[in-house]
Amino acid sequence: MPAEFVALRSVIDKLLSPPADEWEKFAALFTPRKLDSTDFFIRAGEKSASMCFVNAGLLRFFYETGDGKEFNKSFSKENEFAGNYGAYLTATESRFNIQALEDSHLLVAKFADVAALYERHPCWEKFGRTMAEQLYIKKEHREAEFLLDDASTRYRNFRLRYPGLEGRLTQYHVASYLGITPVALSRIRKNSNSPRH
Amino acid sequence: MPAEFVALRSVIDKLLSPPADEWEKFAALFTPRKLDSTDFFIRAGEKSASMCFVNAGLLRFFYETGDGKEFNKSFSKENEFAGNYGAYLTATESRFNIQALEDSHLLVAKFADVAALYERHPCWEKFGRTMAEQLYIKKEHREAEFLLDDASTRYRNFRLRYPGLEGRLTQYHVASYLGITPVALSRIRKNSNSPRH
DNA sequence: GAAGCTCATTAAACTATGTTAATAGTTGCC
DNA sequence: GGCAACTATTAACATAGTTTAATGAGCTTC
Repeated sequence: MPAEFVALRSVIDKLLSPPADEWEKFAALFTPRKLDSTDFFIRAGEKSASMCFVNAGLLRFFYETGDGKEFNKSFSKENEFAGNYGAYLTATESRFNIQALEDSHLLVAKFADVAALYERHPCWEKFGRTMAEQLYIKKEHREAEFLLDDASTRYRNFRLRYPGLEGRLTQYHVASYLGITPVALSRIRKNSNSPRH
Repeated sequence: MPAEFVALRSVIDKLLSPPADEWEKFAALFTPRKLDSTDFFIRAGEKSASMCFVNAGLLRFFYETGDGKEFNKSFSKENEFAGNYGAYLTATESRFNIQALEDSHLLVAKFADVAALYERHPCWEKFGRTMAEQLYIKKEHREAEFLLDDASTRYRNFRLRYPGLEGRLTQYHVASYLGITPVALSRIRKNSNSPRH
């Protein structure tokens, strides 16, 4: 097995146990691609036909507003998948961008090709279901945070939930993920250094 | 077919086309239950074993904070499903409550029984996948709103997205869904009546 | 090592929303 | 009819977060 496929194989095996020839069919859908930092994987407004598995590096998903503000929706780092699954499912244009924040190594496949496997073997239907389930759980958690928590609580939870990630991001990207400005995040950091916290 | 199952059958048929005997197996998992307004379907802290299909009425999903505040996560009305799918998937306790806001007629099934059908016929695996996908799309949309939109924009979008729902809810429940206080919602309503909007 | 760059911090003025409280309309009930 | 409970509005004040701008620290580049 080519070195690029080792990590993907390991992730798939943890999720389900595809027969050997099914794994071959699956792996054949993916082709390696490199992105330099700041390169885009998907741009808002495009129909997003592709997903990817991140072998190395870091991607951010972000919305842009009409007046040029950016809001980071999420990140995908090594050993995670990335893509706009929702836009594929609804056959609509992507509302957000996916951009590399570090030089990144990807394995890219077309959503449609993966979905075609659903008919082929139940394990891929299960793969699709599990992907959707995990995405759902993540988004439900994020909904709860926005409903229940103020910005400093969201910041604390972000650090707990994604250990090490903050160190790979600038303050700008962390703030954008939390839905606040860098200025507000700086204030929060200052206050959380005070003896009471 | 008993009258209680007509709506469920119709929803299922739109999603997938189960063979007749598969539908029988599916329908057999559901039993009717009535809830009076303010009755609970699930309470936070319970392991949520059950889902339901709403034949008539209206349910709200809501988080409670330690200091007694409530935040409405979503609503399910007639012809929609309800339950804590995330808690079932992760085998954890429900973090939120599900409560009837109107006298409601449900068809109740155990998640585990439905999931057991996944192995039985691919159409149920597809059902599970489609449920997760639709939930994901909804939550992704809500994430975008919290990131991008202020409260008055969220209010406007809520009215557009769920026409008729506002009329079945008190101001308290709408505000709680938007993540603001009733006072703030009243202010927003006043301003949106001004000539400029 | 000076110029230019990005990034984080801080301050001040502003805005949106929260908190508390008073008031008035509505509904249900006895 | 009148009381109690619930609902929505409004006002006054408090707080969290935004906006703009100034400053400094750390890089890179020449």
